[in-house]
Amino acid sequence: MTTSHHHHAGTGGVGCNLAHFVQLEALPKEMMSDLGRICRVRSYAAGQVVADVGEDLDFIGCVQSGILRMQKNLPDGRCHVVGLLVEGDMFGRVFDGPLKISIEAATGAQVCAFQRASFEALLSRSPELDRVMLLNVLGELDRAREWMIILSTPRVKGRLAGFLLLLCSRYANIDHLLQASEGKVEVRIPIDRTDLAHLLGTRPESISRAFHSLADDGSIAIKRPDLVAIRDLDALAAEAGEDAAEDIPALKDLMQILASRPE
Amino acid sequence: MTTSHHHHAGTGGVGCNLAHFVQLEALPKEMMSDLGRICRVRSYAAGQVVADVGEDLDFIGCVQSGILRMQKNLPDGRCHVVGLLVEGDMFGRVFDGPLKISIEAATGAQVCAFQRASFEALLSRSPELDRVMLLNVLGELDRAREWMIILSTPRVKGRLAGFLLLLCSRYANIDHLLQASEGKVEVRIPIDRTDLAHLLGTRPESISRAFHSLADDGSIAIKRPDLVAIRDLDALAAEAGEDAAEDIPALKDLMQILASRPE
DNA sequence: CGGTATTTTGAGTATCGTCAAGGCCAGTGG
DNA sequence: CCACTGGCCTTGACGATACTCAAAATACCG
Repeated sequence: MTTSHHHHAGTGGVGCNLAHFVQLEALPKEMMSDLGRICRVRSYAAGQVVADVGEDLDFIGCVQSGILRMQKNLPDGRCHVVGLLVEGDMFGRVFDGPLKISIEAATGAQVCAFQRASFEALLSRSPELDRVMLLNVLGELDRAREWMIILSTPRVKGRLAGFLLLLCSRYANIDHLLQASEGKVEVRIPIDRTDLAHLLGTRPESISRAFHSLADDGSIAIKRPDLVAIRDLDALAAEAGEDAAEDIPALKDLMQILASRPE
Repeated sequence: MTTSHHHHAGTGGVGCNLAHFVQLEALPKEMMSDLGRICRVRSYAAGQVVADVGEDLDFIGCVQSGILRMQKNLPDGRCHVVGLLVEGDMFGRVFDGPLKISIEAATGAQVCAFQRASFEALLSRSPELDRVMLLNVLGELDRAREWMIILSTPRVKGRLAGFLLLLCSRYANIDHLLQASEGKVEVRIPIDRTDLAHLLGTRPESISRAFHSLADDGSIAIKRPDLVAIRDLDALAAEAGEDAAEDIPALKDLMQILASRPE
């Protein structure tokens, strides 16, 4: 349980290596080691419940690897996915009350768990950490709004295109979600059709049809149900009704790759 | 337009009366007067642009009265509404970069503007204020997720029902949006059909049809295009696919009112 | 009262939700 | 090793819903 096996210059994490969390980079060294002292790694299998609605989570989580999905459970058993958590994302109410959404592991996942009480104490002492948290939530808010934009596209095909674009931009180079080499960009869909349908406000059948419709257009190619190759980023952007393609840096990079060797 | 006509015991606001911002109540007195010192009231007419996308807003805003709408501007001139700001809501990036959404006055509105630099300085000195900001953003995040839930309802009628429910619950007793007296609950729709269509991911025509469909069901009655009377809250909740009705306090109150004199 | 913008209605077409059946893959047990 | 089973994805058909275009009605403003 020590950091001895890490190749990086260890920044003092006890349970886990905090060094690669970009958001925490700005923090002073001693804060990092304080954080390392109160954290433990938790592993979850795909489908496992990380935190249930109403639960008073006793830790603040920070995703290290894998994908977690946030969802709102409806009383009739169904649930709406309202977002995904990937490497570097944090969750858990900091000062507020119990959770309003539940969190499940979408894939096998490891999270860095900070004891809640200790973390809040640290938070009270450190304006820097407080600011990091604020910026983190602010970012989460922006992402939620992006989801709203995607969801407000009238046609399912457009929403799916927007979703794929979001995967390409925000979740690029995260946890094997996106593999880009010259002339080929492949995206792994981290959730099944049913969840994706709930997320995009439609039914699994329509998701399936939308996927194949995009494939027929030549915008994508379906390698496996959960793995698609991006063929025409501009077409996707047009479908999604976004100007997106040109002013998102991550997407420009991908377009470079796609252009470099058109297969 | 001064604060002189307020009956409350003034808490020392210079430009505006901060006393009725519940979120700020927990702050110590001297912080309140510090805040009062760096704030000025700004008034906006309906339709006026408060802040544009990419702009580096030089103040942090806190809505005093009226409704502001947050929207993402598309290059082709259209725009997607991604949320509403009402009394007590704050906006403006605190430490982060330029705005990613633009903000317009949906109705005539007054906002309390804190000079950005001064506010951030205050933030750095006061953990309490910092926490208030954090909680505020956290609340905003929850609301954004509620929007997502509403947006992910497949049928337009259901989305509209969810929207009305949201107006009833969250925006109750705010700025004349909701007038409830015995046996009658009326809601003012703060945005026009076009914006509402963008918000709910559909077209104005469908919004209109959905309104009248709800009216035919007896769930609502359309007094004016922008004023509807709630007739059957349960029916609305059922339409929206939410368990909502029973576990939202504000809605229970409304149901009491509706039950008290069924007209 | 006239002019403009917004809302509503209508008709036709495309899309989507629904139900039902078939196919694909992985894990299980013979 | 192979058949079986169950879950997920896909496909098809049909009815319901929603989008599009166009025009009429209404509300709003001076």
